[in-house]
Amino acid sequence: MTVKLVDIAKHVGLSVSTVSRVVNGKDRVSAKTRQRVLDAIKELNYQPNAIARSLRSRSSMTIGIVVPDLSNNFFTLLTKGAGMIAKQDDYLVMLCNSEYDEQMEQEFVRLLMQKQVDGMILATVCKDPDYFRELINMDIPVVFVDNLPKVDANYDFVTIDNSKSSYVLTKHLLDLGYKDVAILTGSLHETSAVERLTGWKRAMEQYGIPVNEDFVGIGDFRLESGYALMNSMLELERRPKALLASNNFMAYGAIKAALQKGLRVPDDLYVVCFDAVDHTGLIDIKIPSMVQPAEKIGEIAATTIIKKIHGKDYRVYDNVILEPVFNTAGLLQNVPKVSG
Amino acid sequence: MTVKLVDIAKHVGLSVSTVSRVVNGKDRVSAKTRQRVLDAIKELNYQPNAIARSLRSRSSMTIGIVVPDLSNNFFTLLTKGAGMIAKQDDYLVMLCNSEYDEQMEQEFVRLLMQKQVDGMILATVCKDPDYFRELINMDIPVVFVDNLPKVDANYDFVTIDNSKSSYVLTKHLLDLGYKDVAILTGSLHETSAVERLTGWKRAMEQYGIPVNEDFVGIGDFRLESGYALMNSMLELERRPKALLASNNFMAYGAIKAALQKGLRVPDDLYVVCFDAVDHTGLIDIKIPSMVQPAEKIGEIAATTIIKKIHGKDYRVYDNVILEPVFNTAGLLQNVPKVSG
DNA sequence: ATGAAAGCGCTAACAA
DNA sequence: TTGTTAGCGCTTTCAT
Repeated sequence: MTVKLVDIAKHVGLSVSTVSRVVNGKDRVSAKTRQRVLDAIKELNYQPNAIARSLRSRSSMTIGIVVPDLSNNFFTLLTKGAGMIAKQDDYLVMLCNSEYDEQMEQEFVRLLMQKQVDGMILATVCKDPDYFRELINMDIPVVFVDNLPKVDANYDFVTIDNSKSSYVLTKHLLDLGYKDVAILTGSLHETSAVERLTGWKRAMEQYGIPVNEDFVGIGDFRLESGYALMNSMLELERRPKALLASNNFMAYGAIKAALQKGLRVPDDLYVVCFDAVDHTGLIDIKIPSMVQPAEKIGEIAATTIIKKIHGKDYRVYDNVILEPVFNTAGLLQNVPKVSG
Repeated sequence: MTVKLVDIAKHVGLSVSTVSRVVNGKDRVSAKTRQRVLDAIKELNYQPNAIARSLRSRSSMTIGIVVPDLSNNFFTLLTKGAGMIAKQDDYLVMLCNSEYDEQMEQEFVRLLMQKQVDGMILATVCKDPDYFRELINMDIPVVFVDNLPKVDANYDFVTIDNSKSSYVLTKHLLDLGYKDVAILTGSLHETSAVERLTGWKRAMEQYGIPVNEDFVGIGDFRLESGYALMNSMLELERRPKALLASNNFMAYGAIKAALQKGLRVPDDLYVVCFDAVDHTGLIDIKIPSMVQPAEKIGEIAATTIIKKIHGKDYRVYDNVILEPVFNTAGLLQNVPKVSG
């Protein structure tokens, strides 16, 4: 049997409440008593039962995170950042990988609610406004990242300005003189996909280039999707000379397709995208990209949640828009800072 | 106020126990009653409080995972695999990133125990036998992955045969005719690091090549470490012509160092390692490597835990040793299987 | 087939 | 300062 409060209470001849008091350190206890209890706790190796504590205190000291793709470094880093902040405040993270599956995401959310998480960070892939409203009205803080709900209501989020970033990327291409600029983006149910398309369109229009629908590829943010879409585009009579890929994987897939057709990148197809970070330092191809501060996003999301848990200033929403880094030099090299 | 058992009990004029019975579906309830309760549950949108349930049933339906580095794809995939299996059985995962910090790992383990996780998957970075014995004797299943405790006791683990894999990699180099074969490995407190060193030594000895201590680099499994160590080795009068790096990041760092010194890889320095998986499909350099089935490891670890939770066959240990894939063709290309 | 009631381990009024 | 006690929401004997 594991040792509980009553066991140490008996062991030192005190009541459970006194023992509870020293365990929680909040309440007034005489120095002598405190020491005796502390000794007993150590001696019996007492570990508080967080479940019981949670039931009573209505706080589970956990936050839930739902992301669509743990293989994508953006979400890994986001999770890492959130986890670090959580840990600082003794929160633990329940991590869920939805695999870009709407239903699975909703199941995870339900499970997390049942588990009484104190807050949630959500990179949603859903589109149902009713679901979003439900989410927003839950009595725990929910912070959206990456994709934002399209609803006429306020909510917390941490993101970058996708439209603007996409605009800047496109402008970069146009300023280089490219006219046949294609875009690959994810499912239009995801605001990140839509916003990035919007930014591209805005830049194109501003430069007086009519939008060629053949150059708009709607896929699903996966490598295979980028590969397939680019393969088709390269079959066109008039093929694109430059490409904005809405995320890293789509860019990789597109480049793969181009290379397989004997094209050179960037010479024959100039590619820019989001979040092309090379953790190996071994990729030669230049892919200027907007790099989101993923870890920072996770940190801020977690911070927001913890702040709200304590502050209880619900109905006041944090809308944080971070600046991505436009890495024009090519892939962000994870170059060691080691001297020697 | 959230709706609870008693609320639906009142709503349908039954007792909480009856309602509980239909919620859990295990016990006998008349069809009519069941339907009435089900209707009320839907009507009032009842969500069971998992915390209360856990306290009573002594099962939290969560498993803890502790890994040293969420940026490393090996651990990400492991987590993903474990999460999928967990989900199938309605378990949720509490994920902890120890950052290769022994103390942090132990704190996480303690926190997880307090949270009453039903089992734990642990990629430990610790070395204290007492700590390991404590871990092994806990009354929940603990499955070790990647690194194995060095203790004279049985425990569950899922891993590959590191020594053998390393031997095979080294043999590959020796069979190609290389004699000046260096090795870079992680902290010798990690069995994976030690085992890989052992395999290298065995192969070298078998081929009658005396071990040159200058060619043994002990670092910490990080890119910077591989970079620094290789930089030093390349300053030697007689520099290595081939390298076995004990993990992907050390290989990347080493290659970076070599390239910066004007060497060609693999022509001037032939590098093999573990887990070089190219998720971009854009890396040209050939790095033959032993690729661990990371996702599979996670799946089996989770399966083992769940099996033990239910079977209660403690003191019977699962020692699963999986086969890595020796990818001699170079980096594992994530080539799309899309047609067209 | 259903209900009453004990209790999981803890916190926090309220009392002393 | 310390103790008594009533729950937190649920499951599960034990009755009926």
